[in-house]
Amino acid sequence: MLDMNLFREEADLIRADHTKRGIPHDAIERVIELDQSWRNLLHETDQLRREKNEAARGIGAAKKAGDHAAADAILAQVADLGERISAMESQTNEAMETRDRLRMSIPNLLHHDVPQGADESGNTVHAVHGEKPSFSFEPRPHNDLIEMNRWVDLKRAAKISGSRFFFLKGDLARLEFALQQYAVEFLRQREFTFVQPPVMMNRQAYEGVTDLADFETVMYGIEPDKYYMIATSEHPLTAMYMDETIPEEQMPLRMVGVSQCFRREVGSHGQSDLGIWRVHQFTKIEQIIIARPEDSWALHEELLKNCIDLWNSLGIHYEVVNICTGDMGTVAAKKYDLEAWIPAAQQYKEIVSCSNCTDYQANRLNIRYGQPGHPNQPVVHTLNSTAVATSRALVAIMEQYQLEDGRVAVPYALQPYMGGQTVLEPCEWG
RNA sequence: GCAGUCGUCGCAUAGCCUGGUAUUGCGCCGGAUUUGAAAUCCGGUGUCCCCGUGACUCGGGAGUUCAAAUCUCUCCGACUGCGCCA
Repeated sequence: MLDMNLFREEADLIRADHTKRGIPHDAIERVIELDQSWRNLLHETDQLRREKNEAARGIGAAKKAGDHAAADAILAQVADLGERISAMESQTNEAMETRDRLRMSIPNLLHHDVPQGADESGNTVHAVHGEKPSFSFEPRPHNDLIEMNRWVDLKRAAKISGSRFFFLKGDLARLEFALQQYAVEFLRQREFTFVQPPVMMNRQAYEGVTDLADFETVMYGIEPDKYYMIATSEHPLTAMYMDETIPEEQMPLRMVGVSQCFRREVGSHGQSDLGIWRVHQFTKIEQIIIARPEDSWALHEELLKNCIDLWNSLGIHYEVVNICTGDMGTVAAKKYDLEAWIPAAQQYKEIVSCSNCTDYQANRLNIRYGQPGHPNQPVVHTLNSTAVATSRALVAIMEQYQLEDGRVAVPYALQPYMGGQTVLEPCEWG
Protein backbone atom coordinates (compact mmCIF):
# COMPACT_ATOMS: atom_id res chain seq x y z
CA MET A 1 0.00 0.00 0.00
CA LEU A 2 1.29 3.45 -0.90
CA ASP A 3 1.59 6.08 1.83
CA MET A 4 -1.41 8.44 1.90
CA ASN A 5 0.92 11.44 1.93
CA LEU A 6 2.15 10.41 -1.50
CA PHE A 7 -1.37 10.96 -2.88
CA ARG A 8 -1.69 14.28 -1.07
CA GLU A 9 1.69 15.77 -1.88
CA GLU A 10 3.23 13.92 -4.82
CA ALA A 11 0.35 12.44 -6.78
CA ASP A 12 2.21 13.19 -10.03
CA LEU A 13 4.72 10.47 -9.15
CA ILE A 14 1.91 7.93 -8.97
CA ARG A 15 0.32 9.26 -12.18
CA ALA A 16 3.64 8.99 -14.03
CA ASP A 17 4.01 5.44 -12.76
CA HIS A 18 0.55 4.48 -14.02
CA THR A 19 1.37 6.02 -17.37
CA LYS A 20 4.53 3.92 -17.56
CA ARG A 21 2.50 0.83 -16.73
CA GLY A 22 -0.10 1.81 -19.33
CA ILE A 23 -3.01 1.77 -16.89
CA PRO A 24 -5.63 4.52 -16.36
CA HIS A 25 -5.35 7.16 -13.62
CA ASP A 26 -8.98 6.91 -12.45
CA ALA A 27 -8.22 5.04 -9.25
CA ILE A 28 -5.63 7.64 -8.18
CA GLU A 29 -8.03 10.53 -8.66
CA ARG A 30 -10.75 8.61 -6.85
CA VAL A 31 -8.48 7.96 -3.85
CA ILE A 32 -7.65 11.66 -3.67
CA GLU A 33 -11.36 12.57 -3.82
CA LEU A 34 -12.29 10.00 -1.21
CA ASP A 35 -9.51 11.23 1.05
CA GLN A 36 -10.77 14.81 0.79
CA SER A 37 -14.31 13.81 1.66
CA TRP A 38 -13.06 11.65 4.53
CA ARG A 39 -11.11 14.60 5.91
CA ASN A 40 -14.17 16.85 5.64
CA LEU A 41 -16.35 14.31 7.41
CA LEU A 42 -13.72 13.78 10.08
CA HIS A 43 -13.54 17.47 10.80
CA GLU A 44 -17.31 17.79 11.04
CA THR A 45 -17.47 14.81 13.36
CA ASP A 46 -14.71 16.24 15.53
CA GLN A 47 -16.59 19.53 15.82
CA LEU A 48 -19.73 17.72 16.98
CA ARG A 49 -17.73 15.72 19.48
CA ARG A 50 -16.16 18.88 20.77
CA GLU A 51 -19.57 20.47 21.24
CA LYS A 52 -20.78 17.43 23.10
CA ASN A 53 -17.67 17.11 25.27
CA GLU A 54 -17.85 20.76 26.28
CA ALA A 55 -21.49 20.42 27.30
CA ALA A 56 -21.07 17.06 29.04
CA ARG A 57 -18.22 18.32 31.18
CA GLY A 58 -20.80 20.36 33.11
CA ILE A 59 -22.90 17.32 34.07
CA GLY A 60 -20.53 15.86 36.59
CA ALA A 61 -19.90 19.25 38.17
CA ALA A 62 -23.62 20.04 38.40
CA LYS A 63 -24.41 16.64 39.93
CA LYS A 64 -21.63 17.01 42.46
CA ALA A 65 -23.00 20.40 43.45
CA GLY A 66 -26.43 18.80 43.89
CA ASP A 67 -27.92 21.00 41.20
CA HIS A 68 -30.08 18.38 39.46
CA ALA A 69 -32.06 20.95 37.53
CA ALA A 70 -28.87 22.23 35.87
CA ALA A 71 -27.71 18.67 35.15
CA ASP A 72 -31.01 17.76 33.53
CA ALA A 73 -30.91 20.90 31.42
CA ILE A 74 -27.53 19.91 30.03
CA LEU A 75 -28.70 16.33 29.43
CA ALA A 76 -31.55 17.66 27.32
CA GLN A 77 -29.22 19.94 25.42
CA VAL A 78 -26.79 17.10 24.66
CA ALA A 79 -29.46 14.48 23.99
CA ASP A 80 -29.48 14.31 20.20
CA LEU A 81 -25.81 15.19 19.68
CA GLY A 82 -24.91 11.56 20.36
CA GLU A 83 -27.13 10.31 17.58
CA ARG A 84 -25.82 12.86 15.13
CA ILE A 85 -22.29 11.89 16.05
CA SER A 86 -22.77 8.16 15.59
CA ALA A 87 -24.42 8.79 12.21
CA MET A 88 -21.44 10.94 11.21
CA GLU A 89 -19.03 8.35 12.58
CA SER A 90 -20.34 5.56 10.42
CA GLN A 91 -20.17 7.81 7.36
CA THR A 92 -16.63 8.79 8.27
CA ASN A 93 -15.47 5.22 8.80
CA GLU A 94 -17.09 4.12 5.59
CA ALA A 95 -15.34 6.89 3.68
CA MET A 96 -11.97 5.80 5.03
CA GLU A 97 -12.61 2.13 4.35
CA THR A 98 -13.65 2.87 0.78
CA ARG A 99 -10.55 5.01 0.32
CA ASP A 100 -8.20 2.35 1.69
CA ARG A 101 -9.78 -0.57 -0.15
CA LEU A 102 -9.12 1.30 -3.38
CA ARG A 103 -5.70 2.46 -2.19
CA MET A 104 -4.68 -1.14 -1.51
CA SER A 105 -5.38 -2.02 -5.14
CA ILE A 106 -3.01 0.67 -6.44
CA PRO A 107 0.36 -0.90 -7.29
CA ASN A 108 3.77 0.01 -5.92
CA LEU A 109 5.92 2.68 -7.58
CA LEU A 110 8.34 1.09 -10.03
CA HIS A 111 12.11 1.44 -10.04
CA HIS A 112 13.32 3.46 -13.04
CA ASP A 113 15.20 0.44 -14.46
CA VAL A 114 12.01 -1.53 -15.01
CA PRO A 115 11.55 -2.01 -18.77
CA GLN A 116 8.22 -1.14 -20.37
CA GLY A 117 6.20 -3.93 -21.89
CA ALA A 118 2.67 -5.27 -22.16
CA ASP A 119 3.35 -8.80 -20.93
CA GLU A 120 6.16 -11.27 -20.28
CA SER A 121 7.41 -10.88 -23.84
CA GLY A 122 8.62 -7.43 -22.76
CA ASN A 123 11.00 -8.83 -20.13
CA THR A 124 14.65 -8.20 -20.94
CA VAL A 125 17.59 -10.56 -20.52
CA HIS A 126 19.87 -9.21 -17.80
CA ALA A 127 22.51 -11.98 -17.84
CA VAL A 128 23.11 -15.55 -19.02
CA HIS A 129 24.90 -18.13 -16.88
CA GLY A 130 26.28 -21.54 -17.82
CA GLU A 131 25.87 -23.21 -21.17
CA LYS A 132 23.16 -25.25 -22.78
CA PRO A 133 23.90 -28.91 -22.05
CA SER A 134 24.45 -31.00 -25.18
CA PHE A 135 23.07 -34.51 -25.40
CA SER A 136 24.14 -37.43 -27.61
CA PHE A 137 20.52 -38.61 -27.45
CA GLU A 138 17.08 -37.07 -27.58
CA PRO A 139 16.50 -35.51 -24.12
CA ARG A 140 13.27 -36.54 -22.44
CA PRO A 141 10.85 -34.14 -20.76
CA HIS A 142 10.85 -34.44 -16.96
CA ASN A 143 7.30 -35.84 -16.93
CA ASP A 144 8.64 -38.90 -18.81
CA LEU A 145 11.62 -39.24 -16.46
CA ILE A 146 9.52 -39.21 -13.28
CA GLU A 147 7.24 -41.86 -14.74
CA MET A 148 9.90 -44.26 -16.03
CA ASN A 149 11.83 -44.00 -12.73
CA ARG A 150 8.64 -44.19 -10.62
CA TRP A 151 9.87 -41.12 -8.66
CA VAL A 152 6.53 -39.29 -8.63
CA ASP A 153 3.03 -40.69 -8.21
CA LEU A 154 0.52 -38.16 -9.50
CA LYS A 155 -2.36 -40.59 -10.02
CA ARG A 156 -2.61 -41.83 -6.46
CA ALA A 157 -2.14 -38.29 -5.14
CA ALA A 158 -5.06 -37.22 -7.35
CA LYS A 159 -7.09 -40.08 -5.90
CA ILE A 160 -6.60 -39.04 -2.27
CA SER A 161 -6.13 -35.25 -2.69
CA GLY A 162 -6.75 -33.93 -6.19
CA SER A 163 -4.98 -32.99 -9.40
CA ARG A 164 -1.62 -31.20 -9.12
CA PHE A 165 -0.73 -32.99 -5.88
CA PHE A 166 2.04 -35.60 -5.83
CA PHE A 167 3.88 -38.25 -3.88
CA LEU A 168 7.65 -37.88 -4.19
CA LYS A 169 9.49 -41.20 -3.88
CA GLY A 170 12.90 -42.79 -3.53
CA ASP A 171 16.04 -41.05 -4.75
CA LEU A 172 14.19 -38.01 -6.11
CA ALA A 173 12.67 -37.41 -2.66
CA ARG A 174 16.17 -37.72 -1.19
CA LEU A 175 17.46 -35.19 -3.71
CA GLU A 176 14.68 -32.83 -2.70
CA PHE A 177 15.78 -33.13 0.92
CA ALA A 178 19.41 -32.56 -0.13
CA LEU A 179 18.42 -29.35 -1.94
CA GLN A 180 16.78 -28.02 1.21
CA GLN A 181 19.82 -28.67 3.36
CA TYR A 182 22.28 -27.42 0.78
CA ALA A 183 20.41 -24.16 0.17
CA VAL A 184 19.97 -23.42 3.88
CA GLU A 185 23.66 -24.03 4.60
CA PHE A 186 24.65 -21.94 1.57
CA LEU A 187 22.73 -18.95 2.91
CA ARG A 188 23.66 -19.50 6.52
CA GLN A 189 27.24 -18.92 5.45
CA ARG A 190 26.13 -15.53 4.10
CA GLU A 191 24.74 -14.30 7.44
CA PHE A 192 21.15 -15.44 6.86
CA THR A 193 19.38 -16.85 9.93
CA PHE A 194 17.42 -20.06 9.38
CA VAL A 195 13.74 -19.58 10.30
CA GLN A 196 10.85 -22.05 10.07
CA PRO A 197 7.55 -20.14 9.98
CA PRO A 198 3.92 -21.09 10.68
CA VAL A 199 2.16 -22.24 7.49
CA MET A 200 -1.21 -20.68 8.35
CA MET A 201 -1.85 -16.98 8.82
CA ASN A 202 -4.80 -14.82 9.84
CA ARG A 203 -6.48 -12.47 7.38
CA GLN A 204 -5.24 -9.20 8.87
CA ALA A 205 -1.58 -10.14 8.67
CA TYR A 206 -2.05 -11.65 5.24
CA GLU A 207 -3.57 -8.49 3.80
CA GLY A 208 -0.33 -6.76 4.67
CA VAL A 209 1.83 -8.84 2.37
CA THR A 210 -0.23 -9.61 -0.70
CA ASP A 211 -2.48 -8.36 -3.46
CA LEU A 212 -6.15 -8.57 -2.37
CA ALA A 213 -7.02 -10.53 -5.53
CA ASP A 214 -4.70 -13.32 -4.33
CA PHE A 215 -7.28 -14.31 -1.71
CA GLU A 216 -9.48 -15.55 -4.56
CA THR A 217 -6.89 -17.07 -6.88
CA VAL A 218 -3.81 -18.04 -4.88
CA MET A 219 -4.37 -18.83 -1.19
CA TYR A 220 -6.31 -21.68 0.32
CA GLY A 221 -8.67 -20.54 3.11
CA ILE A 222 -9.27 -22.84 6.07
CA GLU A 223 -12.78 -23.44 7.42
CA PRO A 224 -14.19 -23.25 10.00
CA ASP A 225 -11.07 -21.59 11.43
CA LYS A 226 -10.31 -18.33 9.68
CA TYR A 227 -6.81 -19.03 8.49
CA TYR A 228 -5.04 -18.97 5.14
CA MET A 229 -2.42 -21.49 4.06
CA ILE A 230 0.74 -19.61 3.15
CA ALA A 231 1.64 -19.39 -0.54
CA THR A 232 5.31 -18.79 0.36
CA SER A 233 7.33 -18.29 3.54
CA GLU A 234 7.86 -14.71 2.31
CA HIS A 235 4.42 -13.99 3.75
CA PRO A 236 4.90 -15.05 7.40
CA LEU A 237 8.53 -13.92 7.49
CA THR A 238 7.67 -10.44 6.22
CA ALA A 239 4.55 -10.09 8.39
CA MET A 240 6.53 -11.33 11.39
CA TYR A 241 7.40 -7.79 12.54
CA MET A 242 3.92 -6.32 11.96
CA ASP A 243 3.27 -3.29 14.24
CA GLU A 244 6.82 -3.32 15.57
CA THR A 245 9.83 -1.04 15.58
CA ILE A 246 13.04 -2.93 14.83
CA PRO A 247 16.10 -1.59 16.68
CA GLU A 248 18.31 0.09 14.07
CA GLU A 249 21.42 -1.85 15.11
CA GLN A 250 19.69 -5.10 14.07
CA MET A 251 19.17 -3.88 10.50
CA PRO A 252 19.28 -5.35 7.96
CA LEU A 253 17.54 -8.54 9.09
CA ARG A 254 18.48 -11.49 6.84
CA MET A 255 16.43 -14.68 7.06
CA VAL A 256 16.35 -17.93 5.16
CA GLY A 257 12.94 -19.55 5.49
CA VAL A 258 11.91 -23.05 4.56
CA SER A 259 8.29 -24.06 4.29
CA GLN A 260 5.72 -25.96 2.36
CA CYS A 261 3.89 -23.55 0.04
CA PHE A 262 0.24 -23.95 -0.92
CA ARG A 263 -1.28 -22.47 -4.07
CA ARG A 264 -4.68 -22.84 -5.67
CA GLU A 265 -3.35 -22.07 -9.18
CA VAL A 266 -6.80 -20.94 -10.28
CA GLY A 267 -6.91 -20.47 -14.03
CA SER A 268 -3.70 -22.36 -14.72
CA HIS A 269 -3.86 -25.04 -17.38
CA GLY A 270 -2.09 -26.40 -20.41
CA GLN A 271 0.55 -28.76 -21.75
CA SER A 272 3.40 -26.59 -20.49
CA ASP A 273 2.50 -27.48 -16.89
CA LEU A 274 2.85 -31.26 -17.05
CA GLY A 275 4.52 -33.30 -14.31
CA ILE A 276 5.47 -31.40 -11.16
CA TRP A 277 6.19 -28.04 -12.78
CA ARG A 278 3.03 -26.39 -11.42
CA VAL A 279 1.62 -27.99 -8.28
CA HIS A 280 -0.60 -27.06 -5.33
CA GLN A 281 1.98 -27.90 -2.67
CA PHE A 282 5.75 -27.62 -2.81
CA THR A 283 8.74 -26.73 -0.64
CA LYS A 284 10.57 -23.47 -1.02
CA ILE A 285 13.75 -22.10 0.51
CA GLU A 286 13.33 -18.34 0.56
CA GLN A 287 15.57 -15.36 1.26
CA ILE A 288 14.03 -12.45 3.18
CA ILE A 289 15.61 -9.11 4.02
CA ILE A 290 14.13 -6.31 6.11
CA ALA A 291 16.21 -3.21 5.48
CA ARG A 292 16.61 0.52 5.82
CA PRO A 293 15.31 2.27 2.67
CA GLU A 294 18.74 3.64 1.75
CA ASP A 295 20.19 0.10 1.71
CA SER A 296 17.45 -1.76 -0.10
CA TRP A 297 18.62 -1.44 -3.72
CA ALA A 298 22.12 -2.69 -2.88
CA LEU A 299 20.54 -5.55 -0.92
CA HIS A 300 18.29 -6.42 -3.86
CA GLU A 301 21.46 -6.96 -5.90
CA GLU A 302 22.87 -9.02 -3.02
CA LEU A 303 19.82 -11.31 -3.16
CA LEU A 304 20.30 -11.76 -6.88
CA LYS A 305 24.02 -12.44 -6.40
CA ASN A 306 23.18 -15.17 -3.86
CA CYS A 307 20.82 -16.80 -6.38
CA ILE A 308 23.40 -16.62 -9.13
CA ASP A 309 26.14 -18.14 -6.98
CA LEU A 310 23.78 -20.84 -5.69
CA TRP A 311 22.48 -21.86 -9.11
CA ASN A 312 25.94 -21.69 -10.67
CA SER A 313 27.12 -24.05 -7.94
CA LEU A 314 24.36 -26.46 -8.96
CA GLY A 315 25.63 -26.33 -12.53
CA ILE A 316 22.32 -25.25 -14.04
CA HIS A 317 22.15 -23.18 -17.22
CA TYR A 318 19.74 -20.23 -16.89
CA GLU A 319 19.03 -16.62 -17.79
CA VAL A 320 18.43 -13.71 -15.45
CA VAL A 321 15.47 -11.67 -16.67
CA ASN A 322 14.48 -8.12 -15.75
CA ILE A 323 10.69 -8.18 -15.37
CA CYS A 324 8.82 -5.53 -17.37
CA THR A 325 5.91 -3.27 -16.35
CA GLY A 326 3.18 -5.53 -17.75
CA ASP A 327 4.47 -8.64 -15.96
CA MET A 328 5.27 -6.98 -12.61
CA GLY A 329 2.23 -7.36 -10.38
CA THR A 330 1.16 -5.12 -7.54
CA VAL A 331 3.69 -5.40 -4.75
CA ALA A 332 7.22 -5.35 -6.20
CA ALA A 333 9.04 -2.21 -7.34
CA LYS A 334 11.57 -4.25 -9.31
CA LYS A 335 11.88 -7.96 -9.96
CA TYR A 336 14.43 -10.32 -11.44
CA ASP A 337 13.51 -13.85 -12.44
CA LEU A 338 15.90 -16.73 -13.03
CA GLU A 339 14.72 -18.90 -15.90
CA ALA A 340 16.27 -22.34 -16.33
CA TRP A 341 16.83 -24.00 -19.68
CA ILE A 342 14.42 -26.87 -20.26
CA PRO A 343 15.97 -28.84 -23.15
CA ALA A 344 13.00 -31.04 -24.07
CA ALA A 345 10.76 -27.98 -24.40
CA GLN A 346 13.56 -25.80 -25.85
CA GLN A 347 12.47 -23.02 -23.46
CA TYR A 348 13.68 -21.01 -20.49
CA LYS A 349 11.21 -21.35 -17.60
CA GLU A 350 10.92 -19.51 -14.28
CA ILE A 351 12.64 -21.06 -11.26
CA VAL A 352 13.41 -17.99 -9.09
CA SER A 353 11.78 -14.63 -8.43
CA CYS A 354 13.75 -11.88 -6.68
CA SER A 355 11.88 -8.71 -5.60
CA ASN A 356 12.36 -5.43 -3.82
CA CYS A 357 8.94 -4.48 -2.41
CA THR A 358 10.31 -1.18 -1.01
CA ASP A 359 7.85 0.19 1.59
CA TYR A 360 4.72 -1.25 -0.01
CA GLN A 361 4.29 -4.16 2.42
CA ALA A 362 5.81 -2.28 5.35
CA ASN A 363 3.29 0.59 5.10
CA ARG A 364 0.41 -1.81 5.43
CA LEU A 365 2.14 -3.91 8.11
CA ASN A 366 3.34 -0.81 9.98
CA ILE A 367 6.94 -2.04 10.37
CA ARG A 368 9.38 0.67 11.39
CA TYR A 369 12.96 0.86 12.53
CA GLY A 370 14.95 3.08 14.87
CA GLN A 371 14.85 3.39 18.63
CA PRO A 372 11.63 1.93 20.10
CA GLY A 373 9.52 4.65 21.67
CA HIS A 374 10.59 7.50 19.45
CA PRO A 375 7.90 9.27 17.42
CA ASN A 376 7.82 9.29 13.59
CA GLN A 377 9.97 6.24 13.01
CA PRO A 378 10.78 5.59 9.35
CA VAL A 379 9.14 2.63 7.61
CA VAL A 380 11.37 -0.27 6.51
CA HIS A 381 11.81 -1.82 3.08
CA THR A 382 11.11 -5.53 2.55
CA LEU A 383 12.81 -7.77 0.01
CA ASN A 384 12.36 -11.40 -0.90
CA SER A 385 13.83 -13.87 -3.28
CA THR A 386 13.46 -17.54 -3.96
CA ALA A 387 16.62 -19.46 -3.23
CA VAL A 388 15.24 -22.81 -4.38
CA ALA A 389 11.67 -23.91 -5.07
CA THR A 390 12.40 -27.61 -4.88
CA SER A 391 9.75 -28.94 -7.27
CA ARG A 392 11.01 -26.69 -10.06
CA ALA A 393 14.64 -27.21 -9.11
CA LEU A 394 14.08 -30.96 -9.46
CA VAL A 395 12.63 -30.41 -12.92
CA ALA A 396 15.61 -28.28 -13.97
CA ILE A 397 18.10 -30.83 -12.59
CA MET A 398 16.30 -33.80 -14.17
CA GLU A 399 16.07 -32.10 -17.54
CA GLN A 400 19.68 -30.88 -17.61
CA TYR A 401 21.39 -33.80 -15.82
CA GLN A 402 19.52 -36.67 -17.49
CA LEU A 403 21.42 -39.70 -18.83
CA GLU A 404 20.65 -41.76 -21.90
CA ASP A 405 19.08 -44.58 -19.86
CA GLY A 406 16.67 -42.14 -18.19
CA ARG A 407 18.49 -41.97 -14.87
CA VAL A 408 19.76 -38.58 -13.64
CA ALA A 409 23.23 -37.53 -12.46
CA VAL A 410 23.46 -35.80 -9.06
CA PRO A 411 24.92 -32.27 -9.20
CA TYR A 412 28.37 -32.31 -7.59
CA ALA A 413 27.40 -29.84 -4.85
CA LEU A 414 24.55 -32.09 -3.68
CA GLN A 415 26.51 -35.35 -3.56
CA PRO A 416 27.69 -34.84 0.06
CA TYR A 417 24.01 -34.60 1.06
CA MET A 418 23.26 -37.84 -0.84
CA GLY A 419 25.83 -39.99 0.92
CA GLY A 420 28.23 -39.54 -1.99
CA GLN A 421 25.78 -40.98 -4.53
CA THR A 422 26.43 -39.71 -8.08
CA VAL A 423 23.36 -41.02 -9.95
CA LEU A 424 19.68 -41.20 -8.99
CA GLU A 425 18.39 -44.75 -9.23
CA PRO A 426 14.81 -45.67 -10.18
CA CYS A 427 12.34 -46.45 -7.44
CA GLU A 428 11.90 -50.21 -7.20
CA TRP A 429 8.13 -50.21 -6.93
CA GLY A 430 5.25 -48.06 -8.04
C1' G B 1 -10.18 -28.99 26.07
C1' C B 2 -11.30 -27.27 31.42
C1' A B 3 -10.30 -23.80 35.50
C1' G B 4 -7.95 -19.55 37.51
C1' U B 5 -4.96 -14.96 37.00
C1' C B 6 -3.95 -11.21 33.63
C1' G B 7 -3.40 -7.63 29.04
C1' U B 8 -2.77 0.46 30.42
C1' C B 9 1.92 5.27 25.82
C1' G B 10 9.28 2.16 24.14
C1' C B 11 9.81 -0.63 29.19
C1' A B 12 7.85 -0.81 34.09
C1' U B 13 3.67 0.82 36.97
C1' A B 14 -1.13 3.50 39.30
C1' G B 15 -6.21 4.07 38.23
C1' C B 16 -10.93 -0.49 37.72
C1' C B 17 -14.47 -2.53 43.32
C1' U B 18 -17.58 2.95 43.71
C1' G B 19 -18.09 5.40 35.45
C1' G B 20 -16.58 12.05 34.90
C1' U B 21 -9.05 15.52 32.51
C1' A B 22 -4.68 8.20 31.98
C1' U B 23 -0.62 8.50 37.40
C1' U B 24 4.38 7.80 38.54
C1' G B 25 9.37 5.90 37.55
C1' C B 26 13.05 4.49 33.83
C1' G B 27 14.66 5.29 29.01
C1' C B 28 14.81 8.84 25.05
C1' C B 29 14.67 14.16 22.83
C1' G B 30 15.27 19.53 23.65
C1' G B 31 16.77 23.48 26.94
C1' A B 32 19.26 25.66 31.47
C1' U B 33 23.82 25.11 34.30
C1' U B 34 29.25 23.45 32.87
C1' U B 35 35.71 24.26 29.58
C1' G B 36 33.39 19.25 28.62
C1' A B 37 30.84 15.31 31.03
C1' A B 38 28.14 13.45 35.23
C1' A B 39 24.67 15.14 38.74
C1' U B 40 20.66 18.61 39.18
C1' C B 41 16.57 21.60 37.34
C1' C B 42 12.77 22.90 33.42
C1' G B 43 9.98 21.29 29.16
C1' G B 44 8.76 17.42 25.77
C1' U B 45 8.19 12.20 24.56
C1' G B 46 1.02 7.34 21.18
C1' U B 47 -2.34 8.37 16.61
C1' C B 48 -5.31 11.62 13.31
C1' C B 49 -6.96 16.25 11.19
C1' C B 50 -8.19 21.99 8.78
C1' C B 51 -2.45 21.84 14.06
C1' G B 52 -6.60 23.85 18.06
C1' U B 53 -8.98 26.08 24.48
C1' G B 54 -9.46 20.19 18.45
C1' A B 55 -10.59 14.86 18.15
C1' C B 56 -9.12 9.95 19.28
C1' U B 57 -6.18 6.35 22.30
C1' C B 58 -5.95 1.68 28.05
C1' G B 59 -5.28 -6.26 23.56
C1' G B 60 -9.56 -6.31 19.19
C1' G B 61 -14.89 -5.80 18.45
C1' A B 62 -19.86 -4.95 20.28
C1' G B 63 -23.30 -3.24 24.14
C1' U B 64 -25.25 -0.15 28.42
C1' U B 65 -24.73 5.33 29.44
C1' C B 66 -25.15 12.27 28.54
C1' A B 67 -20.28 10.04 29.68
C1' A B 68 -16.45 3.62 29.67
C1' A B 69 -9.40 2.15 31.03
C1' U B 70 -13.49 1.47 34.77
C1' C B 71 -19.84 -2.03 34.03
C1' U B 72 -21.74 -6.26 30.50
C1' C B 73 -20.98 -9.64 26.32
C1' U B 74 -17.68 -11.68 22.81
C1' C B 75 -13.12 -12.75 20.32
C1' C B 76 -7.66 -12.78 20.54
C1' G B 77 -3.18 -13.33 23.28
C1' A B 78 0.00 -14.40 27.83
C1' C B 79 0.95 -17.00 32.42
C1' U B 80 -0.27 -21.00 36.14
C1' G B 81 -2.63 -25.70 37.23
C1' C B 82 -5.29 -30.02 35.36
C1' G B 83 -6.45 -33.12 31.09
C1' C B 84 -5.07 -34.91 26.18
C1' C B 85 -1.32 -35.58 22.46
C1' A B 86 3.35 -36.15 18.01
